[in-house]
Amino acid sequence: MEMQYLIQSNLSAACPALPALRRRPVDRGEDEILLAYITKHGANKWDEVARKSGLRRGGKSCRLRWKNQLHPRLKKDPFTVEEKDYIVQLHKHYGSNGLSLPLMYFPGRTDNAIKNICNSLTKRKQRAAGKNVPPAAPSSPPLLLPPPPPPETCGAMAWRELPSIQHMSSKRTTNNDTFISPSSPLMEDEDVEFWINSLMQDDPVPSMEDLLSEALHQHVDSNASSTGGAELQDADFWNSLIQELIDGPEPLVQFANSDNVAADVHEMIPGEVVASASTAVSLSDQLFPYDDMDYEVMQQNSITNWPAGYDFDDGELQQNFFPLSRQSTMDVDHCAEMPCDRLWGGLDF
DNA sequence: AAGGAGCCCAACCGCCGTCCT
DNA sequence: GAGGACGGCGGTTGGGCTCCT
Repeated sequence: MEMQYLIQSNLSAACPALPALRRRPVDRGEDEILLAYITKHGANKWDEVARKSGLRRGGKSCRLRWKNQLHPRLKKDPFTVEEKDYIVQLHKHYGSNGLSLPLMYFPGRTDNAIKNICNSLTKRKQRAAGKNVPPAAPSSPPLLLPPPPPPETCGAMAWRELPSIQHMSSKRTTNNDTFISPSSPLMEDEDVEFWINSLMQDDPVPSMEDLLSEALHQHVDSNASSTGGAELQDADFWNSLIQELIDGPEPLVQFANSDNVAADVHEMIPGEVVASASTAVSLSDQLFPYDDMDYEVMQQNSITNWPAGYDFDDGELQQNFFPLSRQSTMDVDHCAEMPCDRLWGGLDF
């Protein structure tokens, strides 16, 4: 069987015209090999992972398998009706070119899964409307601010990053006020300066509630004249979210929008820690490398979000909890009930 | 029971941007 | 600056499942 796989794989690479041999499902053994390798060496350098793990796969294939199926923070349960509805709304706003953008609203979901939902709904719609209906163009220009997330699927990480979103959006007025995704690489020197200046002042960054209030008013003001009633419901949601954040504990870690910015700030201001979301996730993986037992325990408990933050103390990494939202607070309680003496850190992503 | 249609979703492809040497 | 490696993203494909006839 292994020889057959080897032959098929090589044939597929050499001769893409062999459709029957091109697609090969990943079996459990391959998953175990990949997990074991990543646990030991980390999830980067995917070509190296593919070569050294012994898997007869390409680097991209390994990466996709990890990202879409094996990553411990993936949410595996089916999309809810509310999530699907919200994907449709986002798709209308951003169009087909923004399929990855909704990711920030759906922590633990993959771009592939969201894309499949989009495709499925689009096809269904086309069938219902008759054949050969061209895909709908974006119904409105990109939003300056993200629309409110559905209550049960709110990705707290997205809102936690609002300060820099707000900052960048307000500066990029020449860019048609295009909304900048938190994961966007569009980070310029002035953005780094903003972060550094913010950190060096006593109370430099506006409070979360101030930012959300400002965002709410901008959002409502800019839409009130054209839409009407729906925006009032949005306002109610935002108000409740703001109140929730006001009532909740403060985070212990500052976040930047990219690893590069985080590194720059950390280098220029010794002792100050600015972690990007991906860095925090990476740190959590390093601090709490899982083994098979932990992984099974987590699967048994359906743990999908692990709200924990990290900070430096005297040059050493320390673990701290910071509930990101009411949803995450529930997860903390859930984690506490785990029949396991280790907790996973990390962030919604 | 059998076969086809519809659907879901994992896997793959090609292009492109970023980073590193 | 050039070129290769790498990874992200949008689009596509194929396998398998369910439902209906």
